[in-house]
Amino acid sequence: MSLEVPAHNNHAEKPASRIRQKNEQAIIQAAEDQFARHGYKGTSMNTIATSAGLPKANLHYYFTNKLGLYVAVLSNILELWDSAFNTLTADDDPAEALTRYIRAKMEFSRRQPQASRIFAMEIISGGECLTEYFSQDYRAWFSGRAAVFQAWIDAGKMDPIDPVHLIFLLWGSTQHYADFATQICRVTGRTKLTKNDMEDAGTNLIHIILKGCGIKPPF
Amino acid sequence: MSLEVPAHNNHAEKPASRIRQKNEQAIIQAAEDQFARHGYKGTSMNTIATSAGLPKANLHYYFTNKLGLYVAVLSNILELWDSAFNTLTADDDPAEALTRYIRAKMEFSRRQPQASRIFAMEIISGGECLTEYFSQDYRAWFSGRAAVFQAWIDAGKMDPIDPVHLIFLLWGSTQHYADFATQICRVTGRTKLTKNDMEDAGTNLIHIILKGCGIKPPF
DNA sequence: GTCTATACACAGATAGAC
DNA sequence: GTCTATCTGTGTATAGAC
Repeated sequence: MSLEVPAHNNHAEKPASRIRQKNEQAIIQAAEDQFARHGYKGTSMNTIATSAGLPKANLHYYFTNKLGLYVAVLSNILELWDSAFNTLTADDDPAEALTRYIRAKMEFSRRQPQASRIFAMEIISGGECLTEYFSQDYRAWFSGRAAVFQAWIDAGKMDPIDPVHLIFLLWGSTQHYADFATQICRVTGRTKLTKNDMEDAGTNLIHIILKGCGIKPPF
Repeated sequence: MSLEVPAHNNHAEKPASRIRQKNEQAIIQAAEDQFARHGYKGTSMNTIATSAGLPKANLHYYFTNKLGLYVAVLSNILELWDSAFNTLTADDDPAEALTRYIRAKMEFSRRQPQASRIFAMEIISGGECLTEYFSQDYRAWFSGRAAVFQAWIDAGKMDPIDPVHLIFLLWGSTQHYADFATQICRVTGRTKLTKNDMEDAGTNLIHIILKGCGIKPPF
């Protein structure tokens, strides 16, 4: 479920020096920023280097090449994503669990919008860098997640919604607030989405989706 | 509400020759394909030219530069988008009108996924090419659309959902099936989304959103 | 480990023959 | 209107001094 990060200079004995760790992190952070703003092709190694406060050649020292750096960034992102979804179980109360999940996803959209955007652009343009991520393992994991909703349905706790489409609705509606923030701001006359805006959005989603699935809120 | 298309060789008297019209269309079509697959920066004029069956220099004859061509493509796309949303009115029956709208958006996601993807990538990367599109006019238009939902709420036809967030839910959930088709296919083991898949998805969305908004379906 | 200098490929754009 | 040849900038990547 995680991608290979080709850090070609990892001499097996040493556990990565402090200076290496610090630089790698700075580079990845800068790269995340730039990739999110300009896409893979639109970002130059030079820009990343400047933004990280390092000379360009150093990037090539830490990461074999541009693609390697990009994959490292993606990998860093994906670790964050899966965790939230894994907390749902068949034994949970649907209202409580879904509310918690939607809140978590909205919080993620608020705090890590760049991560969401890089992932979105990668998928939109074919997602070839994620081929190994969408492996057999991932399909199995996804089925397992869908099974939780099916269990709720079988237990009569919610309407017989196709779990797969419900997942896409959850993903699409929450990520929209990260990926399309620019449009949302322009259209509503805001300059940025505040914490309050995001909470309101979350509350709305929770209302519509829970009620739409025939789940009675506990409050 | 529409963008300027800088076709610098439009001598005011002539209404664009047949050959010009044909070539421009071929170029725009090829450009749409390439921009959707590789983004703005990732697409080269050369690739577009080859894909359109013309020498590279011809593109520069018809469109001042790469950005001009890109804006022409975007403009072409946006004309399609607004029309569907304009059909909703305060007098409509919410169930019928929303059902029709969701079906229309899903049909658009199915038939013009590239258009949706270009728009998405443009927005994600800041949407600077759409600055004039998101003008005062557009904000007014958007408010007008939101007012339709508010009218339904005031008439007691649906729950007091924030109309603005409802619109984002409608946009996000339907466009997700165009923009993230790659992920959906990989995760569900499909090679492409069929007409049936898209209809199922639409049916699900209609169920959840209508019920979630407290709208009684007429069927 | 770090960074300057540079090789090499390809991009966008244009000049000018046809 | 069309297309070949070419200019110029920028990008990735690396060689090699420190």
